[in-house]
This record gives sequence, C-alpha cells and structure tokens, in this order.
Amino acid sequence: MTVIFSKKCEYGLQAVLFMAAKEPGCVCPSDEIAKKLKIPKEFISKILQSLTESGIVDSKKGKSGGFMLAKHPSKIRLIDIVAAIDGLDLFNSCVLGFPSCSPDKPCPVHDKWGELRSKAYEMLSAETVDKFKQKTLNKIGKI
Amino acid sequence: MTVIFSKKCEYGLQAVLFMAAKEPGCVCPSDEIAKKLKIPKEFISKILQSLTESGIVDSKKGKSGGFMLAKHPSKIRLIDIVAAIDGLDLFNSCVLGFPSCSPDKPCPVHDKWGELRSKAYEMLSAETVDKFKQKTLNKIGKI
DNA sequence: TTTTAATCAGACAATTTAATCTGTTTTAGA
DNA sequence: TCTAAAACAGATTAAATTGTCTGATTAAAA
Repeated sequence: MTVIFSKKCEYGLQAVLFMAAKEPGCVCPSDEIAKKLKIPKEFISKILQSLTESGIVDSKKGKSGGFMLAKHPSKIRLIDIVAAIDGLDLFNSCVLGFPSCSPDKPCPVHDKWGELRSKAYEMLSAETVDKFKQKTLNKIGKI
Repeated sequence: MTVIFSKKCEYGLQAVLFMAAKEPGCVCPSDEIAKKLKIPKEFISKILQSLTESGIVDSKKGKSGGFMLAKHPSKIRLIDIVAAIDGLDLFNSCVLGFPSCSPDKPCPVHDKWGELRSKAYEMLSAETVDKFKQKTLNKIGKI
C-alpha cells in the first residue's frame, strides 16, 4: 500500500479540522471526536495528547473536560500538524529511497519530483485550519 | 514516519531505472543489482519476480541468467512500476483518510490536494524510464 | 555429465505502525 | 464529600511491512 501521511497524522488533521469547525474555545472530549469521525477513541486520545505537547491543542482534565485548540484556528497551519506528528522528512528525503539524495547527488527524478514536493509544502504552509470550516462541517455531516 | 511509495516500490523503481541505464537487452543478475543499489539481495529478487509477473521485467533462470526489461525503456512509464507494486490507491483515496471521499462528499482539502495529486499522476504517466538514463548513471556512480 | 550460478517458492523473523487494554489522576457537579 | 467523566500513562496486542532463510528448479559452462 501507499501512504502520504501516517494514520496518526490523518486522524490528527481530521481532529484539528473538526475542532476548528466548532465554536472557538469550545471543549471537545475525545469520545465525541472519536464518534463523529469514526476513529478508535483510545487512538485519537493518544494523538491529541501528543498534539497537546506540541502546543497545538490544549486539554482540560476531569469531568466536562476535553480538548480545545491552543491557538486561534487562523494561526494553525496544516503543515504544523504534519510536522508535529509525522515530521517533515517527507519533504527532505528521496522519493526513490536513494541514500544522500541532494542537489549535487540528485536521484534520477530529483528535479521532477522536487517541484511537486515544493508545491505540496507551500500549500500545506499557506493553508490554515480556519479556511476549511465550512467544508469540514459539510464532510462531517456526510460520514 | 511518512512515505510516498513503499520500500518495495522505491526499490522496484531504482532497479528498473538501473536496468534501463544499461545496454538494451542486457541480463542483470539480482545479485549485481543488489550490490550496486545497496539493497538486500533476497528482497530485490522478490520484487523483480513480481515485476516479471506484471510483464515489466523478464527473467532467465540458470547459470548466467538474471533479469532484463521486458519492453523497450521508452515504453515503460514510471506509473507502470508504481501501479504494479503499490497500486494506484494513492491517487484515488483520501489524503486525510476520510471514508468515501469523492467530488460529492469531498473532504476539507479535497480540491487543494487533488490538484497536486493530479500533477504527480501526470508526471509519473508522462515520464518513461529511458529519459533518466544519464541521471541514473550519475547517481549510481555516487552511491 | 557434473558443477555452478541463477531464478523461484514458500516459510520464517524482525521491525514498525496501529490499535487496545488497564489503571491512575484530576475535576466539575450532584 | 462523593461520584462520574474526563485526560493521562504505560503495557500489551494485532497487523502490516520489511527483510531473511532454506531448499527446489533450471540451464549454461566446465
């Protein structure tokens, strides 16, 4: 199989987009997120804990606790979530798996691929989660 | 970690590019490929066997046997190798892992990502392995 | 004809990733 | 104060991917 982001990262992106689509400052228990997004509860819980350590999400323990965004949605870029969970290796390592692929030791597809990769990086860096509010609400309604 | 192609696919692409950089019709034992590309021998052997079933590679058993390309390098597209090993799911399934992501049930980043994905697909479909002969020779010399 | 070097076949092992389980701590609200 | 519901912590299991091993078959060359 082929993957762009790990499952952790996919779920992390889903969850942050979900929280960004709710009222600002609103507290979401992991149980609610898990049910709405059809993600295993313990798994999304772990992922949100790690995003809390990364400073993207905040958490509140105890009854009526849960997770909330640590910053305004307009300050959270998609690339921040990817960087926190999967890291940025995807944008630096060789797509063919060659060792030490670099401008002076380029792999055969270095240029062709590099161009696409840069575009992907730019897109993820430009887009913040607040931009997807309406689209997220639409999608959640159809899962 | 993040991945575009599986290790199998990376190695498969490397091996086919390697063979395409040699004299046409030339027979390469898997042992040679493994050594030149620093890939575990048994692993690349398995991968080449599967590419043989896919009709991209041919094989010759017995002493002085090995693998060779089944078609002219100008007829082997990068996407053919990816399709044979990893399949084309990457270009159809949701980058956020949402179920049934489609034009009428788009995920939040459906359009933004779809654009990049199409460009990647077009590149892999347009490029044939003969185009990379010189670049491959350069890279092999520097591994 | 025998040896040698190759693919091929299938089981096996190791590693990584994904998911689950058990229990502890925290805190709001009854 | 007590209870319920939440995050948190860490161990464990399950599944997928990656890599290895053993042996059978094939065919060129000595």
